[in-house]
Amino acid sequence: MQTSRTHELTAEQIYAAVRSGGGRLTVPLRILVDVLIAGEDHPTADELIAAVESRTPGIAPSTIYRLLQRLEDAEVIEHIHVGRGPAVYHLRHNEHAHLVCHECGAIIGIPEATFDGLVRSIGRKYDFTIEPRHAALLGRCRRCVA
Amino acid sequence: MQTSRTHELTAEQIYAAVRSGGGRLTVPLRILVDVLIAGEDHPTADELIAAVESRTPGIAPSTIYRLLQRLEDAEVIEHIHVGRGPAVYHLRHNEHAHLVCHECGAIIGIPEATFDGLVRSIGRKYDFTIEPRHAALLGRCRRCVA
DNA sequence: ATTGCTGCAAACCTTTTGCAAGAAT
DNA sequence: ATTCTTGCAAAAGGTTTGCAGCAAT
Repeated sequence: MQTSRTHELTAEQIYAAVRSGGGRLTVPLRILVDVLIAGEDHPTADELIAAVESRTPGIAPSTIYRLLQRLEDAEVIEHIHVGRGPAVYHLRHNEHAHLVCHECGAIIGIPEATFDGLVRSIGRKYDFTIEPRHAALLGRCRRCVA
Repeated sequence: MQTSRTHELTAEQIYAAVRSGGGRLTVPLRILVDVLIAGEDHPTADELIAAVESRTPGIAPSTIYRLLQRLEDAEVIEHIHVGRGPAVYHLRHNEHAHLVCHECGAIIGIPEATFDGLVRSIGRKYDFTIEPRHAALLGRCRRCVA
């Protein structure tokens, strides 16, 4: 096993997480996990489908969607909703909230702790527990504010 | 013209806003505006389509979508994205940010000022201007936290 | 008379689902 | 041997678009 900085998950650890939930270790699962680990930060399902396809043709889009759900159930990944567009996915070892620029689509990850104050005050005032990781905050990045 | 508490927009004022942008005052537009003023707080496009249809049959869904866009361009209404589901619309005279429970779908309107601190600190740290009205914060309402 | 708006139908995009065959356990 | 997963294809949900005719200006 490789050494890992921070909480980087290895493919092996992810496989273990999937199996411990009774899941099977299939070829498409392995490929998707590799793509998730190696690929960019916030891929959409479509980008993942393309990446998997380019690596090993013949895997059905529906399979990717089902795998993504499986990985989410295993608490390995998480998806967030980005305004109107498709959901984006990311590994949970990399947990954070997101700022999304609705002009250029840039996604900025920020520490969840940024919301601590807001979580508390909204919890108190509205009896509502916000989960800042679950939906992005929309706005404009510096370049697009111009 | 009627007196109006707070900043309630009258239908007439909305018509004026639409016309000042070069838009025409059509029958479907009038009906939709009435529905928006009279109806519930956070309708989806689908609910608006149903409400318009029940009032005056024969108006195409695509017309409603185009009208909503027109009203949005005229800065009369605004839509927000609510996690995976369809967008919801509301009159801008009623501006606020939203908390959405992703268990039961409840929508809670909260004053935008709630975000003042966060807007400032995120602006400073990430060079990013969040627009809290534009996307809901997802979480769980009290009943669903149980 | 001009041109914006409408209804209709079809297309679109993202995601989900039914099903029979195949693969991991 | 069991039953979880897959590929395929179709469906579903929400929204957008092309087009010819109608209506507001």
